Parts: sequence; C-alpha cells; structure tokens
Amino acid sequence: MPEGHTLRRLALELTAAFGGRQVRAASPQGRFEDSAALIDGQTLELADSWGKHLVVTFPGERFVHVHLGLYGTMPVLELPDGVEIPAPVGQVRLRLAASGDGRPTAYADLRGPTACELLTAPQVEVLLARSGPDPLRPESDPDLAWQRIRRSRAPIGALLMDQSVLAGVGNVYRAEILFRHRMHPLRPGNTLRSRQWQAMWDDLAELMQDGVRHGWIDTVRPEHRTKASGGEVYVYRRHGQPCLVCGRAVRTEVLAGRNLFWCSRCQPAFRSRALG
DNA sequence: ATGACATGATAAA
DNA sequence: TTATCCTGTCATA
Repeated sequence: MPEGHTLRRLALELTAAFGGRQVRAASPQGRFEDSAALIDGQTLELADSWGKHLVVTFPGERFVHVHLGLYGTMPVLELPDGVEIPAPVGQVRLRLAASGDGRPTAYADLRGPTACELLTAPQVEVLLARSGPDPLRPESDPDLAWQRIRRSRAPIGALLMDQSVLAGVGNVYRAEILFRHRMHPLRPGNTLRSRQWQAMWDDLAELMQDGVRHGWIDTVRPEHRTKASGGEVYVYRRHGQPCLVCGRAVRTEVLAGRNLFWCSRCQPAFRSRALG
C-alpha cells in the first residue's frame, strides 16, 4: 500500500494519536533498540511526510525517519478505556505507545520498513533536498518537476517514479495518471507540453488527496465505474482484462524492474512530429 | 510446506 | 540490468 498517500495518512494518524504526548518507544524485534531507547519517554511533537518519507519529530532535534518500502506497514490503533495494549506479534521494528494521560490509549507497530533510523536536523535536510515536489504538499512547486521532465529523454513512465523528479508517486499512481491522461508510458519526457504536465500534476494532487482521505487508491470516474464499492483502478494490475473505457485487453511490460500497465488503444504509442 | 509476488530503493556489475 | 533487503499473503503442492 505505501505510496505517498499512505505516508501522509500515517503522518496524520500518528500526530492525532501521539502528538504532544509522552510515548514509550521500543524495538521488540531488536533492530532499532538503541535508537528507540533514546526517544523512549520523550514527547512526540509531530509526524509529517514528504513523498514516501515519514519524519517523526522528538525534542532535541531528534527525528525518526521511516520509509516503508514495498511492504512496510504501521497501523495506528486507539483502544477503548480499560483495554490493554497487546504484546507485539511477529517482527515489530518499532512500537510507539501512549496511555494513562487522560487521552485514549494508542499504539502503533512498524513492520518491514526499508528504513527506520534516527536522524539529526541536517540529515533530514539532506533527505528532503533529494526529493522532488510532493503533490500532497501545498508548498510544492510542480515547475521543479517540469524542468526535469522537459529536459529528459527518459520515458515519462520512468520519470514519474523517480523520487527526485516527483515525490510520492508509485506504481499504482503512475499507471493510473498515465491512463487518465491518455499517455503512453514510454513517451519521452521532453515531448510533453507544459500544459499536459500541469494537468497531470493537478490531477495527481486531487487523486492523492482522495487517497489520503479514504486510505485507498481510487482513480475511476463515475461513468466508467463497475464496482459499487471504492478502490477501483483503470489499468494497474488489470493486465489481460478489458479496458474500462474501450474494452481492449490491458497490456503489461516490465520497465526498469517494475510492472507497467497500460491500454494500447486509449494510450497510443507516441510518434514525434519529425518522424511523422 | 513451499514458492511467487507485492503500491520501493539501493548497490554492484 | 541483476541482486538484495525488509515481511506478509495468497496460491499451489
């Protein structure tokens, strides 16, 4: 599940459940033990996200940086009064817990992250400096991404996944934004028009905000919808199945080690003007 | 029980 | 490009 919307949602949940509270921090699995000890008993100030990076702020310029990678999770749970926090099950890299201060008892277990580390302020700066603009952050400037895209011969499908060009987009949002803009994934970045990029950015921002709100990715417009419940996509992982718009079988191919999905009728191959 | 696979990223070749 | 890390889930045997 972890694309940018997941991290933003997690940041909001952590801040709501733990913001301003003293938390217990531990690493039942042991791999974050020493660092957990340094924040144990401290006040969790706030959690925030940039692209797929989560940064949790503690006093004294201590920052816990988490990257969920492909399959990391961190469910945040609040418990009714009187219910005990259960013992950790399985591989828990980091458990945060708060209770006994008049607010609801809460805990969060981090499993399977690519990164879970304690950083200093300058280290966080370096991390953020490496990231492109995140469509979920209001201060983000889409032009920074555009300057990279318009100068690059790399396929737009690769550029969208490059976190230094644009932060927070993963395989699902990539497939879906390309479909919604009828764009072939292999089209070179330098053949896009600025207006096309602007439209894609605006659409991404909206789709990702929906993702934050609902907790899942849904990109299908009402007129194409086939499922009553949410969480429908046009092409992601629908290879071989009929396109929701034209009925042609959705195609798949591996690009840079990641599965690409598109409809060859709705997203025709790009031909440059020079080639006719 | 075993293996394939996954919404990610990095280092090495 | 390939290998590797992190973990859980689902399909197959």
